[in-house]
Amino acid sequence: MINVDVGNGEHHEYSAGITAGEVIENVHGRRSGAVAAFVDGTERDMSHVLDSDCSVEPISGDSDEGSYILRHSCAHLLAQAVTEMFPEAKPTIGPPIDHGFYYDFHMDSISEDELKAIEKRMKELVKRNLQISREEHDNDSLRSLFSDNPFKIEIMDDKIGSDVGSSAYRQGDFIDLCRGPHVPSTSHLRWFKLTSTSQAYWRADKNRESLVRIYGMCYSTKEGLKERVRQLDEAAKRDHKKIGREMELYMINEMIGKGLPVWLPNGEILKGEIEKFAVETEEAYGYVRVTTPVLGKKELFEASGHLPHYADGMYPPMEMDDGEYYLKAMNCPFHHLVFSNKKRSYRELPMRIAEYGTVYRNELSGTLAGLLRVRMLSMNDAHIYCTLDQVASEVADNVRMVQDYYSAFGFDDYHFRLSLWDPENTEKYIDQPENWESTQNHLRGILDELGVDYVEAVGEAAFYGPKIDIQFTTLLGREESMSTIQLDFAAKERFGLSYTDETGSDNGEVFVIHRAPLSTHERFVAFLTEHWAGNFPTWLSPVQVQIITISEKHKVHAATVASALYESGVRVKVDDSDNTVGKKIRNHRKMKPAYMVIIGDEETDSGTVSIRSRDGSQKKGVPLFDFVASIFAEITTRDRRLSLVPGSDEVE
RNA sequence: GCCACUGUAGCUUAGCUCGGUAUAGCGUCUGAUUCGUAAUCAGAAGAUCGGGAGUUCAAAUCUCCCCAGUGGCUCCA
Repeated sequence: MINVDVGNGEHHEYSAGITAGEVIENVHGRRSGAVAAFVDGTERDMSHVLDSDCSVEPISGDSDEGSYILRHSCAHLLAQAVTEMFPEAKPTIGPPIDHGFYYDFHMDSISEDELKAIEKRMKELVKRNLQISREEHDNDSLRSLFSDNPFKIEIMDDKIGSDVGSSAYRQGDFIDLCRGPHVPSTSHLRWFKLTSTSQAYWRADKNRESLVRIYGMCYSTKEGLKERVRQLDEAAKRDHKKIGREMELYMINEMIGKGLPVWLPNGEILKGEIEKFAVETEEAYGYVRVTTPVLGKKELFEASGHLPHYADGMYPPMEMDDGEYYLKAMNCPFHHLVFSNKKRSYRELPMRIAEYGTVYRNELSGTLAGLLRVRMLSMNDAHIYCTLDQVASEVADNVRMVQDYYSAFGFDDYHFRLSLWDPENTEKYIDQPENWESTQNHLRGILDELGVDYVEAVGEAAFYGPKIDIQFTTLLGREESMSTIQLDFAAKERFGLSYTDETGSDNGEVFVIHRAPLSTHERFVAFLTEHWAGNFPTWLSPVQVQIITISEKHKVHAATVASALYESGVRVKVDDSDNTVGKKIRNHRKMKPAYMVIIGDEETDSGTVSIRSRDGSQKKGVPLFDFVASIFAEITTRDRRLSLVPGSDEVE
């Protein structure tokens, strides 16, 4: 007999040889919803045999661990279906991921119809309720099992000497190398859906084999799956590409070129408001502004290190009579020359040089996406020239600036990342190992001091130094960098930066901080649009007030209201066409004005307005002067909430 | 850059499997209507079906090559 701790302080006696699943069924019943078990805290199959005293705890299908097991098993199910239908396909790896799983196969690419057929086959395998059983093998027998699959052999080669990979899982005729655990049988896998296929490289190495990746989602319940589908539908509605088209924020035209968006009047308003805000903020922080050319000579980018380290990211050179010119991918080389344009004194440091301008980067064509990833990057950029002693407070100011910006724009879902160099891959970076280590430690110390939560990421540094990146997750779950604060220890030597210190001698210890707290305007507006679903706060709304007349009689009062708003700097439009009121409201909703104002007899007679909020609630009989004053206040304070109509501030 | 998928009026979209030069709604324009909070009525214009080549008596539809978009991989703000 063995003594099993079944949780809640309860201990049961069983005869040795009982399985974890039988214990769970005995304690929690047949419908426990468990997919596997923790045996002494380790994830095990339900079929795991217990032969000594231990603790057993069910892993529920809707727990984090349970859904990963479910998704992992679903990946095996996919591999089984694929290898049955395409016998030449070689399964490689197939891990669980958030919301689902994927599996990479070495095979010919498949069409959408074939994807549907695979899903159908998976459902058939589920109906057959195949047992999923674990098999232990020694190295040799494991190798002979997978002798026709070089990918599995390569995985085993990497794991020689370790216990991991000594097991395989079998379901029907299909067997896969796997550590497990798995659900007991295919019938546990009901709520899944294959979503897409794509290409991936074996071992994420573009010089290795190209594989077909199939993605799917998988949940423990029908509701879970439905909720995920609903979330994705909801996300599609917030897509900045869709809203950007409807609200006429930007356009992309093939004839101009891919990755080169054109800001339309409404988008230009958003961009302008963001930039205006940045100029005000930076003035308060002691920045000075410059404008530099969009291109420069090859020698400049050689000096900066761009051509040795970043040439792939730049547009190719233009041949001129006096040499080769490149479009700038970054502003820093220009700003360095602004700094060294004259002899600087320690009294001038920290010197903060800002520029609102556009840089051009040759991003890989396959990565371009709406405004989120472009080749034209409009940036509120700046470089801070300072001594090592001043780095901490300058970085701290910028972290604060970022936090203040995000709070003003309503962003709350982001995290800090300390992006470090990869010492294993030094050719990507400027080769000064001691400086990398010391500046990285410096940044780490500053973040710790500030008490900011952050994650560290090796290999994410810029070529010239470590950085603090602020990371966001897109609607589709992809992580993107927004703001960045970068420390550059190499510029001082490359550009001979120096200043005259307190002792009167030339001091070359100039540190440069590169920072773009608002990301690029393209990416920022994409996030902003998705965050607010186009329902921007009043100060950002391209149309702040849309006036709608009820009939011809009301044109005059509408014009009076419009000019009063216009005089106060409010962006206002009038629709006095002969459509019905309902029709006009419907038409203008797609432009998402902060407020609509209805003008009819009542308003004309009393000199008031009737305000309609985005959610349809309204406030009648507001005196014109009061309306102008309150919307003016809402705009100038950059209020995130639309509060002119009671109840409407709940709509964000 | 790599792989797959997609590409029909400004927008959404039918037709494509089984070839016979295209369907509808919204929007636009014109006329009527002057109307109180998510579609007033009628009429008109608008598409060489992403581009090019091929097969065919005939191509939106079949084949090939480009281009662009989308999803991923790699890369990155």
